[in-house]
Parts: sequence; C-alpha cells; structure tokens
Amino acid sequence: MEAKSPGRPSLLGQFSSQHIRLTAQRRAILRIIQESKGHLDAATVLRLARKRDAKVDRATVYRTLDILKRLHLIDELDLMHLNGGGHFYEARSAVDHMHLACFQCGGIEEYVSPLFEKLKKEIARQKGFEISEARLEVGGRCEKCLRGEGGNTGGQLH
Amino acid sequence: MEAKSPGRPSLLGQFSSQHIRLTAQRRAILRIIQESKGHLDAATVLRLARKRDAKVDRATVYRTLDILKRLHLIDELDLMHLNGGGHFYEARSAVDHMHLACFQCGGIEEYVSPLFEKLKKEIARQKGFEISEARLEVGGRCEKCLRGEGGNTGGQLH
DNA sequence: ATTAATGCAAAGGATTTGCAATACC
DNA sequence: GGTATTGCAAATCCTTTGCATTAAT
Repeated sequence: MEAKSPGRPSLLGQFSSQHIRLTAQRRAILRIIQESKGHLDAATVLRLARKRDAKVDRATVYRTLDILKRLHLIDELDLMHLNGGGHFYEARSAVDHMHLACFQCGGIEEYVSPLFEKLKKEIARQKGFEISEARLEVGGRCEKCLRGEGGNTGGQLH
Repeated sequence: MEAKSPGRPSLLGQFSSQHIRLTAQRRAILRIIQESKGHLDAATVLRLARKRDAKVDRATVYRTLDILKRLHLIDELDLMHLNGGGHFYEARSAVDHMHLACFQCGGIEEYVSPLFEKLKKEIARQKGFEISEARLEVGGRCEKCLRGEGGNTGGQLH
C-alpha cells in the first residue's frame, strides 16, 4: 500500500539521501509507519516494530519520530483527544487531509477538499503567515452512528 | 473584557442553570477562564485561580476543566505542540476561530473566516457527519518573524 | 577509526484517582 | 442532612534524558 509515490519518496530513501544513519531499528520503524494506514501512536509503533526487529526500544521510537517530525516527513495528530492526551503519527501524503473523529464509535475518517487548500492560502495571504503545517480535526458523530448502526470501539465522551 | 455576550452566557450562569454546584473554587476557575484572552494551560489556570481563592487544588482544576469540556463550554487546544504535549483551554466564542502558531517566536494569532464555516458545512454534508467541534491549527512563521523582527519567546522547533 | 545511535533505567511532566474531610443546596 | 466536591498524596500515562555499550559509515 503506497510503496513509493513520486514526489513523496520512501521514508528510508529520505533518510539515506539526507545522510542520516540507517540502523536496523530505524528501518523497522520507518517501514511500520510507511506501510500503515496512519494514526499510530508511539506504543503501537513500538509494538509493531518489535515484530520486525526484536531489539527496538521505546526511546529509539521516540527519537526516530522526532527526526521524522523535524524533517516534516510525518504529521503528529491528536485526533480530538479521543484517547486522552496521546499523539498519533502518520506519513505525510501529497495532499493534506482532514481527520474526522467520531466520539461515539471512536472511528477516524479522512477527508480531502480543495476548500482546505483555499483556506490555507487565504490565511497565508491575509496574515502574511508562512504555513509549514496545517491540521484540521473535527469531532462529532459519524454517519453510521447517526443511523444507529454505530459499533462502540472507543470513546463516548460527548 | 467580554463579560457576558448574548447567546454565549457566562460560564457561571451555565453552571447554576445546569444544577452544577457552585463552589468558591469553581467560581475562581470559571472567572479566570472567562476573563482571559485564551490559551491557558492547566498550570496557569491553577496559578491564577489561587490568586483569587487561595485554596484551589490541581485536581479541582482538572476536574472543572473536564466538566467544561463535556458541556462544550471550552475548547481544548494543542497549538501545534509548541510547548510539548500540554493542552490549552479557552472559552468557546460565538464564531469558531483558527489558531496560527509561530514556530520561531512562539506567538499565537487567531483568525476567522467564512471559508472555515463553509468547509465545515461541506464536510458535514459530504460525509454525513454531525460536527460538534472543529479545530484548525496552523504552524509556521508569522509576519514579524518573516520580516526579521521576530522576538524569540518560544519554540524554534522547525 | 570516528562518530552517531542504541538500550537501559531513571527522571520528568501532565493528568487521574481513592478516600477521608468539608461545603453546598 | 444528604450528597456532591474538595484536598491530599499516590498512582498512572506518556515522553525524555544520561550514560556506557554497540554499530554505522
């Protein structure tokens, strides 16, 4: 799933081309993030990376996530604090997408719209602000839950 | 500053009308949040509330913030993690505003646009999603910092 | 060989919790 | 008076850090 899209090279490629040492642990972590559909928290990255390479430490996961953040290769999300204060990570894609968090079933949906791009441009122009990241998160109830078909996998905080 | 706007009654009013017990501690906390310009973290709420009522505990602050969140009277922000994983709180206002966080000087600007409302409506319609909260946070560099006049009060993470 | 990255274990910060004492309605 | 709320202190969760060891280029 999305192995190597042009313009958005693989995370591993980015590391080597930027002269960042590629260790077995980093390789494992990068692949987990790259192959996942997104929304992984640090603990999950750790757990999955350990399946690949038994010797990965929590600290290494955080340190690697830090590098990825600095290089703008991943985004750090909060998903409307659906699961408390923890953070979630996902590889950056070519187009920014928004996240819709359902407070009833805990599901996360993604949404893309040209309006979002337009809004970002408006902000940049109106405020003279140079945008390097933009995050739009929405909370509420998803279509399924509104129809009464909502499973309950998560929150129910609202 | 913004004592009691119509349609957005005072936090204290909301509490009593909803039969939530009004203690001296809660009164202090609510007033701090109401009177502030926003973006307070829990520690700051605690510190300021103690100036009003010497006997406020950290736990009470968190418990009160929790009630306010549940009643949708405040929003919980992350401000692009400018100061780590902590959260910030502000009273809900009549119109949703976005937050622009400057990674260089640490400043926070607010922005309002009809496009934001339009985008929310589009999401709701397209996805059949019932939106109860929406948060748009932007990170980058503010106009002052771009012009080289940027003080440095904060981050510099990017 | 040189320099950076790792694991470990301990520290740190933010938030939550159990429970007896206290204050509200 | 009955019940909800508080303070306190300990617990929990997430993340970071120091340092000796190990691995990458």
